[in-house]
Amino acid sequence: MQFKVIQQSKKSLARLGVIKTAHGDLHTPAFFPVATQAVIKTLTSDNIKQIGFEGILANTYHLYLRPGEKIVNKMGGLHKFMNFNGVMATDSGGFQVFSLGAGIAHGVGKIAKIFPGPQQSKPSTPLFNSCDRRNRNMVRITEEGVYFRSHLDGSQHFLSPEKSMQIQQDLGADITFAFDECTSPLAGQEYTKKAMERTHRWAKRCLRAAQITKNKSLITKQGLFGIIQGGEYKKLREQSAKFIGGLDFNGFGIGGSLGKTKSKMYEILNWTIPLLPQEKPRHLLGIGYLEDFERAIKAGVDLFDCVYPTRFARHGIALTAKKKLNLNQNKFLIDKNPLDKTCTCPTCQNHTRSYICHLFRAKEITGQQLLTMHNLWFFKQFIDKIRQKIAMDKI
RNA sequence: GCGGGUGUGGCCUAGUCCGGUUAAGGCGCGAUCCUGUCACGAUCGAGAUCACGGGUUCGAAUCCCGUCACCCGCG
Repeated sequence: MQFKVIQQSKKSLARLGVIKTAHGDLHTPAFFPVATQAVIKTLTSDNIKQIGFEGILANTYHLYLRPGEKIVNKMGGLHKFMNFNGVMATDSGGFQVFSLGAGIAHGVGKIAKIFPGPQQSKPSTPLFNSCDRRNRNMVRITEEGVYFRSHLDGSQHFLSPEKSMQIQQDLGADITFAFDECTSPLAGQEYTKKAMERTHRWAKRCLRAAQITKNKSLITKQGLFGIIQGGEYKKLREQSAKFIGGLDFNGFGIGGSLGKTKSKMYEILNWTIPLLPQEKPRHLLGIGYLEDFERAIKAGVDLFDCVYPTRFARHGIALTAKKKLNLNQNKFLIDKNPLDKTCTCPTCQNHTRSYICHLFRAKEITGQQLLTMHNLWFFKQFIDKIRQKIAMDKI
């Protein structure tokens, strides 16, 4: 893959760019819908194209466990397997190690829902060794890699930088991510530092493993993004940005804990992004909500991915210009309006809130499909508008 | 008419034989939550004087009597 900055804003770090790959162009800033198991849940690849998304993100961890990357490879790679000929990105599996192990026990995501007071915050212990016996058995991190158990059948597996790279090569994505250790927002500085340093060593191993692949032209070659860690600690984030930013990656992911509050997340972006090479794309991993985009883009983020629009759609939440609607609520049964009057998506063109509400209450899966369509359409339009704002020098 | 059975939140049931603090669960209903997806998921909440009336007892959904409703069989 190859990245070009087309226009740099004078008012902020926002910029317009294009990622060129063997499977077409991706105009940034952009949002990747998440296709964990080689599918945007409830939709077809045609639907994705219809909405206008140029790229999606699939998951190494899940596809490795099922159906197995060798199968996908035999079927011609992810693009052919799922009949999606746009830009494919694959996550490294690193996050799952975190989220399936200790994360679940602590109920913690990327931004802590818990706001530990001074006496409550008792971090600094490595999360993975501080949880109960069950979870300790589930994930074990060593310098070599990570031993973990499958969430499907409990079988033991091992992922390492080399293994993750091999899987991602077999899957055949256009953009791949380095295998990292993702720490919890509850991890203290000491442990976050250790994890970050390990992520740095793993980053070099990922680069080395990726270079073994046969030489191709710049565009058709798989892109590899390094991941910046360091949690909510300024020193660590700066250190990580300098180190990872100095390596020969095609782009960068900002990963790990983004702090305990939203404002901390923006601080982290402001510490990190100015230290990264300008000519390479930056991906804010796992974010975000609608209100996150403009601010993060102004801070210099080019790429996003998040399960928010798709997962919330399946849970009955529709995003609109005004506020989100919970289509499970029976008040919508007598509402003849579309989800959003200003929306041009197929769902809003063809169906009422009443009908969708009925489908949700009747647990008909088409309701989930209609909302997924709408939410992704809404996201696409939302990001497109921000891109237009940059083009017009408004932000 | 006779015999047998059943009546517990909106619905379906547990508890009844061997009475004991705020009657349990599922569905439904309502609300909240979800940020590199174990995710058609998670959490919380409202809602029943246990068909009705009487009796026994310190105490009854539970034991006894009666009434009503419904179900099954026989006329």
